[in-house]
Amino acid sequence: MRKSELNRFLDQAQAMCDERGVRLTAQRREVLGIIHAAGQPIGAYEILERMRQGGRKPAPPTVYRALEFLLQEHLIHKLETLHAYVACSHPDHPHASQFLICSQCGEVDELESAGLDGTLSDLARTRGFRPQSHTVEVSGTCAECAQGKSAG
Amino acid sequence: MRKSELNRFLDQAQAMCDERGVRLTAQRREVLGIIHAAGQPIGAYEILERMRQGGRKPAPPTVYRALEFLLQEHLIHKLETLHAYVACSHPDHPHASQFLICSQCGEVDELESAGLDGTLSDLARTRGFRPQSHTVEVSGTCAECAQGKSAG
DNA sequence: CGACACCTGATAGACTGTTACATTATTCGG
DNA sequence: CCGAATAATGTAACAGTCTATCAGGTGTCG
Repeated sequence: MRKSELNRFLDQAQAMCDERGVRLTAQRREVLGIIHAAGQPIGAYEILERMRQGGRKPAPPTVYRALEFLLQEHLIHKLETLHAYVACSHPDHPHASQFLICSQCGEVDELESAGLDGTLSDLARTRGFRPQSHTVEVSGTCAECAQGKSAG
Repeated sequence: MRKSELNRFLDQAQAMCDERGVRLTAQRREVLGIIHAAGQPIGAYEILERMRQGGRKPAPPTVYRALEFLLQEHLIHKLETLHAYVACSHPDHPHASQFLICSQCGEVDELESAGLDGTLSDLARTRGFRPQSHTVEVSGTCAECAQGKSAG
């Protein structure tokens, strides 16, 4: 098991938190690591289970507090349609995100289309609406699963 | 209280169901009526409570089954970010929807931008992704609340 | 009537998330 | 270093959302 990629990710997160003056504690780091290692959307209670494999017995608020922090710092995203969380693909800068969610394999592709963000904002403003945040989640079939469809 | 608007809405829904050969039963009609009358997103358990004011004591599955039917027939929409339901603004034709949700007053504006739908689909396809459905919910401040902001 | 599909009732439980309060850790001023 | 203030964690209980399951009712069609 190659740990270096995960550690690089966590170290980058650590650096960003340091920069912002917030604390990526061991616990938050653990939760972030679990989410990143999952590679797919993962639910709060699944995270909880994995934390418990270390012998400790954390309760739901522990996980939810860590998630809240990580969401605030844009280190993870919440997928509303799945009630699950994914690590942010490019946490180094603020951005609006859109997600392509494969209903077959569960893979999630995080887009960062400023164009779509702009289109959506413009559309909102034509109605006099002042947008603050948005949730864009597309469900469908990813390229890989679409390929293999004829074979399966 | 002017009932005619609500009745017109329900009759239109009835007509559409007849056309499609599906049954808008009294119970489903009641749930649809409650959602429409609410005028704002309403949760499943809130619907349940209102149904109980008639003396009956329906259980959660009753509501969820009605909701499932109404969603299938596109008579209502689910707002994923609120875990709540709204009546469809234009149920007479199939359409992709986007929602502007005011975080102050709770009002929801249902958009039907084919352009945004297309942009999103195109974006997905550039990644080899075959979109099937999408969830677009924008949180912010509606025109009315933005107006009154300086006064309040 | 009998068979079948559909709708409804009702109990229980799973999964997701929150409140409230006690405890521990960390930071900061002196 | 001490103590106060702030931030983070532990713990128990609970609320909200949704589903599984089994049983009973209603309708239609032959």
